[in-house]
Amino acid sequence: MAVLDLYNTLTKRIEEFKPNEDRKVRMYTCGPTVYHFAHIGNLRSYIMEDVLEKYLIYLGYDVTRVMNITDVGHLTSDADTGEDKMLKGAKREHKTVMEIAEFYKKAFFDDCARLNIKIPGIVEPATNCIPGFIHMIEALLDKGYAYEAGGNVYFDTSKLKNYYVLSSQNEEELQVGVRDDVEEDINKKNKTDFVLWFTKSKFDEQELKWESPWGAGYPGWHIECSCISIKHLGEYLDIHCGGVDNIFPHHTNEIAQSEAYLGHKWCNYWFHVQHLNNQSGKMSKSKGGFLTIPLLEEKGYNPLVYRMFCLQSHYRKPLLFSFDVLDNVKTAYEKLLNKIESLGSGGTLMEQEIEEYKEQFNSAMGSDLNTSQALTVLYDVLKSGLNDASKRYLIEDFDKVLSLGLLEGNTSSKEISKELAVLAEKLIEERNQARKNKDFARADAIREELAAKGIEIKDTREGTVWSLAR
RNA sequence: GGCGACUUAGCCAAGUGGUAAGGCAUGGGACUGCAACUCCCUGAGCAACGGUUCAAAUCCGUUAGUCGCCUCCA
Repeated sequence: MAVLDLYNTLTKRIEEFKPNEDRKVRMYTCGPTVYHFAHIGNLRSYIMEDVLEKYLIYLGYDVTRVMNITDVGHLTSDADTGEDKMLKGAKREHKTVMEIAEFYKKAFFDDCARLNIKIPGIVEPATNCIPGFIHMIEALLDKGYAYEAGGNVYFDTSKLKNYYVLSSQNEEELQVGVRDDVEEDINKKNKTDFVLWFTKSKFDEQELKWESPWGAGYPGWHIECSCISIKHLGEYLDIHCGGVDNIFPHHTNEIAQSEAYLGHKWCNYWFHVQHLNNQSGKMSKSKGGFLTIPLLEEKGYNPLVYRMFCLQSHYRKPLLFSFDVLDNVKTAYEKLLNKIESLGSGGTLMEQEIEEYKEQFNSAMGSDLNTSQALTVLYDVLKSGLNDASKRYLIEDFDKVLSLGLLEGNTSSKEISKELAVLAEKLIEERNQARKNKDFARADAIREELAAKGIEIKDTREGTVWSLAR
């Protein structure tokens, strides 16, 4: 099995990945909060996490991956005043919070499907796990890691030896309420303490409430990930993923809760994806420039162009989004598909050479998921002296991880009705006859007629070929 | 203010001690009725300064810039 080196936020260095159990990987991903459309910045994380999972599978690991869906905790608490248009719109339509959650959950999975993101094997909405949260909070209270104050239950971060394992923050220098819309909670014993269970909050209109030993209320923002992970993946987690903005406090708090609850180290590798930025910084709903996959499609971009845009960069580098760059990638993607499409299927597999290119691919992916380098290996294969069958084989193999739909661009007659195919052949013949007779007006008219039916033609040296327009 | 990441050609980007991969764009050319496609040719000395070394984009230090986090955030 090839070696996979990964940067680990916990140790701040690149380490060889070794799971707790041989050939098995237990992986957890912080899922979306489904009260908004995901923007393409959010989706960068999910794309790179998808690449990680697929590469682990490619290496032969048996991967169990869990993702939560945050559908409770702050559904009506968006403090960014006036920015939550989607929710407001939904409210205007008299939808319930659960209906909104359903709607955006579906939208998220639609986006994933368009980006060839594999849905994790286990997807768990937080609202499915309320008894589990309550159980865990009770255990934390019993062990003395939590306390009740002002009607809420808080985690006591001062009870931990090293609360800051992940983020190396400095207690004295931490500022409370850096953002103006955050108010200091006077119930907390320590400024880093966080809520495990709310019965009282500034958001009186909270729609979803559950009975608990501390009164009717709802869970805090961090408990769900710890609890859902332990529920499905047990006490020892191999990889935990998320965006860099989750390092502190979300993941720091997850570690605090989980390890306090379990009494031992919980997760060995922390995988964090950097942000997608635009001119004004991190792409976010409150700053405008909120781009979604459906919007890109409307503008004529195949979502996989965006996937390639992400793969061309490295997951630990901030990536600046612009349409200029996306256009570059679009051209590159189309050229790539054209080249692949023009491959025949001749020859027998050249096994030795194939192994060499696979090694190059593994060497790239194994170096902290160097997807940009992996794409270069793909280009190298196309330029190589391998026969077409071998090239196809390798492209198909790499695409198990890259998932760029590299071989789907090939026109296969099964997607096209027979009649259309016959018609196309007939018109092309007619057009070529017209070209021979220098009747170019007629030839161009036929080309347009075919284009109207969604068929593109190219006059190559070997003759006219046609394909479905992409 | 603290913590963290990043800084290579017009743009994206590889590179982990021996004198800079690849992609897109640009310009030139071949092909072509035109278009598209395809093919060939075309560029930087690595943020700055200092240090270690026979040798540094690569190691160390300092500075600068960009971005993120510091209880909604991927």
